[in-house]
Amino acid sequence: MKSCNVASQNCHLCQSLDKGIFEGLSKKDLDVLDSSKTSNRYKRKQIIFYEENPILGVFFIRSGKVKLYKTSRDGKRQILKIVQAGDSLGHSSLFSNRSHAATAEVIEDADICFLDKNKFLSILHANPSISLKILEKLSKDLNQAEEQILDIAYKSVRVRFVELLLTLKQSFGVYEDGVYKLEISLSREELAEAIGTTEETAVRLISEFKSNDWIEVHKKSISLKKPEELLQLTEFGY
Amino acid sequence: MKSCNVASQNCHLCQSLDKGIFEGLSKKDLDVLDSSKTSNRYKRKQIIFYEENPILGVFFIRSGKVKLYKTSRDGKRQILKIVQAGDSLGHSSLFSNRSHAATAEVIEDADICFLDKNKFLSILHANPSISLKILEKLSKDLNQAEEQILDIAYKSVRVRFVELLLTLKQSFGVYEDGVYKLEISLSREELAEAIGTTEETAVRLISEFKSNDWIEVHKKSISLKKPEELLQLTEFGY
DNA sequence: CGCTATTTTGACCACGTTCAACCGCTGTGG
DNA sequence: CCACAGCGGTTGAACGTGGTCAAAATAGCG
Repeated sequence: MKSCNVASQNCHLCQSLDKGIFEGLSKKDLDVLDSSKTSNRYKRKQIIFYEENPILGVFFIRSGKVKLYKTSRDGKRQILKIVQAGDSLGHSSLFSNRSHAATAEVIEDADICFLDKNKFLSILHANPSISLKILEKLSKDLNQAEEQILDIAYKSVRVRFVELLLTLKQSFGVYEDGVYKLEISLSREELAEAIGTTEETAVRLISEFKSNDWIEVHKKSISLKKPEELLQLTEFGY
Repeated sequence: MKSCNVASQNCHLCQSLDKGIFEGLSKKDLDVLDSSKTSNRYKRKQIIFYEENPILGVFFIRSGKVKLYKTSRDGKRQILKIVQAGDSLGHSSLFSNRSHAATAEVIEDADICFLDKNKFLSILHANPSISLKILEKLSKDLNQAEEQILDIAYKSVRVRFVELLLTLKQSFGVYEDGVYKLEISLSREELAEAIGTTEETAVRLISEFKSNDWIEVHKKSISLKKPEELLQLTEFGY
């Protein structure tokens, strides 16, 4: 597993590094980093790490999409986050405990770099500014998680689904032929797991939204036709 | 508002500082810190800060108990955390900046220190090790929040209530006369808000648990009689 | 002691889960 | 080439948890 198998000489220019938590790192440190990490290709449904697995280091997404989820005792899954190019995985649990707090599974074929825990920590010690970057990231993640708690606790599944669609629009939405196409392909089950409900309810909501002309569905792809009206829904109970 | 109105000469020995994120700080830095902060007494139901308020600095609980909650559009509250002596408030939102993510309200009269944002940040810059402490703390908080998402999404209210009781036992439980008395007094409404349900359901659960002889209630205080059996419940669906 | 806030109980009902059957598509082996 | 299995998606019917609303009981407080 050679580090950065393709175009290794300018790998530190890959999005994972200059955009994410390593933004602003010196050329020298980027080189150290570059020579320390390994790169790998993952296919859909591959598991990068399981919940409870020991944390060996940090992962950086170069391309593709990955979902992070937790599994309950009776096998139900809750998707916590969907990450893509530029995001990192494992940096959060690295500071608190020994094991991963969630499972990371590839939803769209991905190139992912890995950086060993110790190398990461030594780079971090040499560059205190990175800590602040991570603090900022963790802090945002925490805010988002707390928001999600409130959502699941008190909002109807319908509203949660609308909010999911709008969030997906933000990250993956492309305006095209008068509609916002969500450039991400999730199964009904995955959609359900993202809002904490069952596949059946997700299906029913989709057909409801189709007949309301909020959205249109082609194959696996969902497009939003009237995001403004969807946004309205979240304002009231519905 | 003189800094550390009581026994100011050894205030840096107060739990908030030597136990929390400032553990291991040098005598000199503790002195700087000590002279920078102000102390205040808050009574039950007083608000320390509201959600959306700008973040002016960090708070350290010296005594008493404080709840952190978010409020939904229709006025329902979700308690995210209950903090006590040694804990700090506001350190999390400080890095993603802008405003507080939750409201902090006193549930038991409290002494609370305040440290200005800029003073805090300058101490932090001078002591990179603090960042790591905070990273660890944030990381744990995030894990906990994510756990809570899973709980609310897929566990019954009954199980969530049991888990709340067991969590409270961990933080506030005192073994006394064969029962574990929870040394914290929460209203039925607050209990409900902690598990994301309504007051009525909380009341019903309490009377159910009383008649099952799991718990006993005197005035505002709840005692657990058979924590082991309660723990059992969480293992299965129930 | 009266008034307000909190707690408790009851009846009702809706949302969302569960379980079951069915459809349509894709890939596979006979 | 078709048959069939398997998977993802869809729909229907029934049920139950937990929320809502209303009203009564109790506790707390000036």
